[in-house]
Amino acid sequence: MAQAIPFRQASPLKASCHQCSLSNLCLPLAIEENDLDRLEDIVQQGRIFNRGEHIFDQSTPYRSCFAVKSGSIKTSIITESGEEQVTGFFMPGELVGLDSIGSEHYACTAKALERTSVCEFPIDKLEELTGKLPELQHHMYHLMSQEIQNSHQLAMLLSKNTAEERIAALLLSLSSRFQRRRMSPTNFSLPMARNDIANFLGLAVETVSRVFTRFQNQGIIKARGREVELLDIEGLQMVSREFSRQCNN
Amino acid sequence: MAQAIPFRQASPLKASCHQCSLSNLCLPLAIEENDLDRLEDIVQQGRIFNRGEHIFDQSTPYRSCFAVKSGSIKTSIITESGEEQVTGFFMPGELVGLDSIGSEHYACTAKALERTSVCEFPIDKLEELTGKLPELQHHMYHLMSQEIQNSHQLAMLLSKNTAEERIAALLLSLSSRFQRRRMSPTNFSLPMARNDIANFLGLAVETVSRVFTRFQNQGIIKARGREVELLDIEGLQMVSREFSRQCNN
DNA sequence: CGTCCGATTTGATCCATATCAAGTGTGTAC
DNA sequence: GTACACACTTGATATGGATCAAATCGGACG
Repeated sequence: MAQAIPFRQASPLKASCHQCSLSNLCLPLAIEENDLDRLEDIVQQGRIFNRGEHIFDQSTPYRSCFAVKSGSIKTSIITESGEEQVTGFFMPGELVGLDSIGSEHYACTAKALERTSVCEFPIDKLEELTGKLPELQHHMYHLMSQEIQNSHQLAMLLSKNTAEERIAALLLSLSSRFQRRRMSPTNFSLPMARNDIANFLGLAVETVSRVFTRFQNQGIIKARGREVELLDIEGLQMVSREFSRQCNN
Repeated sequence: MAQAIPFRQASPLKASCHQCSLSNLCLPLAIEENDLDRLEDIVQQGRIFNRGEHIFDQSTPYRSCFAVKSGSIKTSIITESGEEQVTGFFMPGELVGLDSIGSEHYACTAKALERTSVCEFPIDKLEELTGKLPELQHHMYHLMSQEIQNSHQLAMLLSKNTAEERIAALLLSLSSRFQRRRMSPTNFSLPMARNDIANFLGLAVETVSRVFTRFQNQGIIKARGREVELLDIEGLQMVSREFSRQCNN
């Protein structure tokens, strides 16, 4: 009986990228309709993880990258000393594990932030397929370079911006990502804890908390726990660009 | 007469990855001896840039990625406000421009830190070739994921480590990269200015300068301008790991 | 429904590093 | 060789956010 659920998940229901609502965000977006079958042939669909469960672990052999189907994931790297650095948050349609493609082992650990389902792309088959479909290969390059750029942006945020600017930038990033998924850009629930935000942005939890209340007092946002409402997006944009604006004078 | 020099550089001397001393670092390392010709067919070799000249500019159409043949390069992103963030330093055998592959435009600007020669790989031809040579494709994925990991490491350094730790880490990174190129790991000349180091590590120039003198007073390094001698590599490693060690207690 | 533990908030204090200010090389161009 | 601009160093002071401490919230579970 305890086995029943995983068994059902692994049932021979074939993946159907054709019908997936995320096909305009995920890998299928780079593939011609009639080549989509070839992607469906290699994808393993439907694995579900509960909050806190690991999708994969740093230093274990690299097998697959994963697309988020529903829910959300955080990735982090952990030093020899056990210190953690959150390197990213991933929402439906986004690919996790690109930082390890072509490596022997996973370079980070991926953890479900809530109940999350993923599609798995075994790397050997994916590399084989990208060799045959130039558009898919191009798209993989694009996704990976995007990941590099994101990380550079993060480095910039960390090295040049204040706590308020960093948090405003994160809220705006989440907002636009929710919007692209046809969810409200102003009214959403943060998938991650204050702790994760702090770690990701290189701040102390206390600072994150203080900035949230400061934004709230200024009427820019409304926050109760993880529920957030962005009351003044332009105000947020002004905060996140405060640094830039000063330099324009 | 003024035209003579660039003309000579563009002469029909064919690229010879076969004989390049960097073939164990650069792209050729992923290619079978008998496929190397195909790489030579697409590479444009021998362009030379003087100190301060741009190899490519952010926001211009993406055409090629570049391998450093000699000299060194820094890449940086520039915000609308003109604020700069140095994103990397590149030494011979390393590939520049991976953060834009698959994009329409360059995501950063690459600048020669000294007189520098590069090999150019036009992206359309490179993508075509990686589609035919699985090992090369795999290597490209590897290089790009490595770049993501580097950037994550940098983010970690920026968000968790002190000025001393950051600078120790940079010196050690340079040291091991010089060593892989068969140059002295303890006695080298920094290709970049204090300013670039400061910007890269998210510090003020003054702080970088102070840490250098502090290290010198402690007998860990000897520095005169850009000439650096690492007197106590283990000492440096201890400094760069100080943070980790504290957490192990 | 109460209990308990982790998540979050709030307050007080401290410190690493930025910033401001000034002086000292250093290399390049005339 | 001299001068100028720029790179680097050094010192004094200011501050944003970390850290320490404690209270409050919230949700899972018996």
